[in-house]
Amino acid sequence: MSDHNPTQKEYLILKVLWKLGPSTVRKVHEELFATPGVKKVGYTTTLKLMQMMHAKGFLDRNEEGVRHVYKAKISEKEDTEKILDEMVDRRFRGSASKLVLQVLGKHKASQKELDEIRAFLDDLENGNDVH
Amino acid sequence: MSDHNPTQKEYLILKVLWKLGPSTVRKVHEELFATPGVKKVGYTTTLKLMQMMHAKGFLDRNEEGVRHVYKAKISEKEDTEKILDEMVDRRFRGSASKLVLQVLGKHKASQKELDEIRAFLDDLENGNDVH
DNA sequence: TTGCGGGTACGAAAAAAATCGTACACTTTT
DNA sequence: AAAAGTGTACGATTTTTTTCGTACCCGCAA
Repeated sequence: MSDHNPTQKEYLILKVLWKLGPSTVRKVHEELFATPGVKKVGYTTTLKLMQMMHAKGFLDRNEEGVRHVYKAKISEKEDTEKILDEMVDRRFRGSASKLVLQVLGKHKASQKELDEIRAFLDDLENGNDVH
Repeated sequence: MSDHNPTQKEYLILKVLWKLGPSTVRKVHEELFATPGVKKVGYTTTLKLMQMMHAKGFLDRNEEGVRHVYKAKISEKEDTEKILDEMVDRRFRGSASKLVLQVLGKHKASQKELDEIRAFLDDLENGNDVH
């Protein structure tokens, strides 16, 4: 029953909702096509998909007036954290620093960003609780 | 034909191959059950799955003698990089440092690890080509 | 040679995911 | 008040993914 993993298409919808914020089906449907590489489907297909996601508990919905406004129940931040946690644990054997090195090695960061990271490291060493 | 995204179950197999290295179907099949949270299926199911992955180009195979030995065509490292790239681009708007802060904030890193990161930052600032 | 104990190949069934057609409800316009 | 426009609900179909049964191959021990 409660399979807490969205399918591929369901995931696409979540991404759209994260981007747009709470939206009607039509909004989501249109944004979906704006998204490059997404095959065009009928409106009712998107509708049904979102209804099913609501039934599964992935989406909240808020029916003021006629239109329903859907909202992702899990935030992008939470989802991102989940993925990163899994990644640190399974792929970097629990070592966050390995992941950090890999990311920094590949993506150029500005001086300002590097400074931010340093400051953050300082805080960590001083045992400050940095949210 | 060439959909370059493995399905859920296919992904499970990739993970096993990454863990074990090149393996026979039987090995993969057995490891799959050792993996917690994976439903038991028949041997031929795993076999077929891997044959299909071979057909799709996800796996190489090496048939010396009777048994086939399968090998993931994409490495775990490459896959990890792909995921992290996507994540930095889409979820952190291209800012690697934001991702870094999030990861470090959540996962405790040892002093040694923190030092490594600092050293790495120094190298970056000096424009050295690291590794 | 015969009969196991492994293995692969592959068609087809079962299950899950994605798509759509159609019915019907409510406003707004004419 | 009828028509047009926009919406939800939902059964049914199509497509994709997952699963398995069965046929067949090969080496080896009895």
